Amino acid sequence: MYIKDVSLSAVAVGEPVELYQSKTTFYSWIEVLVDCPGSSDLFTYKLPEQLEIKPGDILTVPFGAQQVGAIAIRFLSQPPADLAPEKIREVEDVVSRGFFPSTYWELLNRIAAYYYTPLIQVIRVALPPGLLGRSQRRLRLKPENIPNGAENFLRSTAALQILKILQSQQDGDYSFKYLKRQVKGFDWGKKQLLERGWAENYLELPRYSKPQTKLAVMLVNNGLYTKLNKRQQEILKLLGDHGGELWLTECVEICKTTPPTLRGLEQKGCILIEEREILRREQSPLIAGDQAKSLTDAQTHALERIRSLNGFAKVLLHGVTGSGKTEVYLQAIAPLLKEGKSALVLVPEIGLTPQLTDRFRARFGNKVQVYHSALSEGERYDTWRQIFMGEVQVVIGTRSAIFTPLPNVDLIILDEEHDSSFKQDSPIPTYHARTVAQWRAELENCPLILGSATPCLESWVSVKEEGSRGEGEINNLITSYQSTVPSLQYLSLPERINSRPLPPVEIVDMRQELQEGNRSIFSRSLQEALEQLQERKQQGILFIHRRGHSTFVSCRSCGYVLECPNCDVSLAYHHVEEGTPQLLRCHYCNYGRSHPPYCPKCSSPYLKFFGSGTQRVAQELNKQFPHLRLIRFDRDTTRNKGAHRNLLTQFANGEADLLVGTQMLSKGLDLPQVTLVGVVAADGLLHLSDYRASERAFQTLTQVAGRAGRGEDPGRVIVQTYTPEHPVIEAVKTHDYQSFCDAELAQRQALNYPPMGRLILLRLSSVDPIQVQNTAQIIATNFSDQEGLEILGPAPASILRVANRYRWQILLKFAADALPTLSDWQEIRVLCPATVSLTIDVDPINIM
DNA sequence: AGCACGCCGACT
DNA sequence: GTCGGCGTGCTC
Repeated sequence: MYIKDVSLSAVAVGEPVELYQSKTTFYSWIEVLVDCPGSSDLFTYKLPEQLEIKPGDILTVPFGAQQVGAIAIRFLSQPPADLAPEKIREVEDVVSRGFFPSTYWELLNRIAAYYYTPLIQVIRVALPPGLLGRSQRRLRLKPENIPNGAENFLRSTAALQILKILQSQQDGDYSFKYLKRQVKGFDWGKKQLLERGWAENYLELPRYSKPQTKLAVMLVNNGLYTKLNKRQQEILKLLGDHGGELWLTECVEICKTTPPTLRGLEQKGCILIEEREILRREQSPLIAGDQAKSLTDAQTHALERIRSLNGFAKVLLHGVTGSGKTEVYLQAIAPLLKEGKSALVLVPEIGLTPQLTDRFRARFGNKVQVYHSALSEGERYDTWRQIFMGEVQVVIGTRSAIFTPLPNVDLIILDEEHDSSFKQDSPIPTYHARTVAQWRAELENCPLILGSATPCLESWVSVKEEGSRGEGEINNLITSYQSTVPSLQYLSLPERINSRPLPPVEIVDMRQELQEGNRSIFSRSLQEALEQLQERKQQGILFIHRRGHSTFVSCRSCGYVLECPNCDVSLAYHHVEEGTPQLLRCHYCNYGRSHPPYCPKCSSPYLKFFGSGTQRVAQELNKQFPHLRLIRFDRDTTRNKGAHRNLLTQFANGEADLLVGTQMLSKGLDLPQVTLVGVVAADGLLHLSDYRASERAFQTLTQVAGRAGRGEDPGRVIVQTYTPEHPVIEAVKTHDYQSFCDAELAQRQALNYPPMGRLILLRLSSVDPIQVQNTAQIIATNFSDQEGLEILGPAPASILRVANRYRWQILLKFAADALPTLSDWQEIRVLCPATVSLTIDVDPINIM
């Protein structure tokens, strides 16, 4: 447990009634958790006379020279003995009251404990931006004091730089923090400007996101006003014609009048002018209403099972691509809303699934709200507030939406539950939305549905545990895992809607293509399919893996992949400084070797780094198929807001024949016209230096393949690879999820990797390459006497230097059911010098 | 995070 | 000699 004191107080906040100020007990002090990194202690403040404060309230308190946000934790009837009374200051103000229902508080505490994160950091991800405001020092120009040609008076370049930056902005006003980052020697320059009186330094008090308001004009009494002149009567008439209510600005325009005239009418008591809150919400196209669709037998069965659930339960909805999971979600939610209950729907990336949000909006209208971190601060704040006030019944969002304070949650859905974007790896807390969702469902006592065509192995194991026990090898493997995992019910949608078949998957051996003289990146099969595309007026998707640095090395003649002798992973090409020899390295055990000139197996010189990006493929297509119209769909082309939607709309309107893109293509696109799916090189997915590479490859390939043949016309999938015998390829070909999982689980068991074992990754980084390495060594040594704990590393991260910081990591592996008595985690932090930062990633997914 | 207090190098 | 760098520690 990270903060003992605070976790105790969770109980206190959980039962607030007895702790409130009452006539019999009188409290004069309160302990608060201050929003300040590095201090997870509680601080004592005096309660001001006039201010009513309860545990759980969000406060502003004076802290050193600043005003910071704080959370009230518990009352004290007397001040702590070891604290000089004169040091105790008064609470400044209450920002918001009653944000934490007891279960919510408990959830945050659980996250803090499980992910070794100070509670305040958890609170920060859970609350909307600006709620925990803090004061900041700012520097403001005083133009009236600045003489002409001021530049010549300044000898210091720092002062000049600051002046320039300040002058570049109309109000000449920036925070210290910003200027410090921009200008070297900021303090010195600042001093010069202050001494000359050219600038002033002031403290800006915390700014809270405030609901935006606008003035509204309302007709109070449409009765008879004899004393009104003709003009005034006209205005009242017009106002009445518009429903008796208008925004002030609209009213002025429509009635061709002025605000003072309206104020005059207000004085007479004819109308009322008041501030009305307007909500900043994401603009979305209006969507026509939508009716429940009729269901297949499997859908009906799944829906019945889900509806029959009462209280906490975990359900895996395993539906093949195109089997209509979304419709099941929609119909599971509908009856809840009628009862005034609400539902939380988590998706991997909201930008990628405009189709899903559109369908929810079409079905449930304005009861649906979308919440994700790409919203602007204002939008996020308002949405959060709206949810908090109970004005929303369905929230669709990305992982952070699991924290939205939606009241009366009666169903939580994680769609595409296998997707790794549910895991946060920085900053802390490094939570997984699936884990948090499970806790939240437990605390809210409601069902949790995990939906996917390719469930992650963690979920699969829980299902197997629930199913037939004692039979077969896998069930034996799982026994060790049983005690820690609550059972997971299994629901299956094994067929596509309208009995459409899953598309046949054709595997093309690229080694053979090369042998037979085809040196193009497209196999003859794929070329032919691309040719046919336009003839048949059909559309296709071309998937390219493309990941910048991390690539693997393989022989183009025999398909041999260079692997680590100590670990069962492929070696990664290491990105080193220019001029140094090319290096292949294992990121698990730090084994390294030089890049060989010839294939170790067949001595062919055709060793290749793999990973041709979308751009190169697009170029190649233009050359070979000049008539084919392409849309590139990747991070580069979808950076702008709404770009996903635009590109997809263009594609849906038939403005292109082929969508060329990355992973994004695999996430929930439902494009009925697509008949062809091509995977240019599956190998890029297969040989990542990660124990999860196979699982992820299988999931991505299956998902991409699932984009084909969703409409009337049958689909076709072509997967190109240099290793057609790879088990992942076999499994994708036969759509055989089960046997793939069983094989994969056996391997995980052998190496004690999740879901059989558990992992904790310590990430260290520093600008000093030597210091990180040493610290990593020291920390690793500190763990080395632990029994039941396997330490991998320390090893450098796959990209050693990022943003000028050198990164090392230590991987801790241990049995799933027993977190070893890892010596006090605070001690580990102490081992870290101030210049080295340490992140503890619990259950890491990205360990590269 | 800010900000103060406190100890070493290049200037009047 | 001091001015001013930024390293360490505290904020109820």
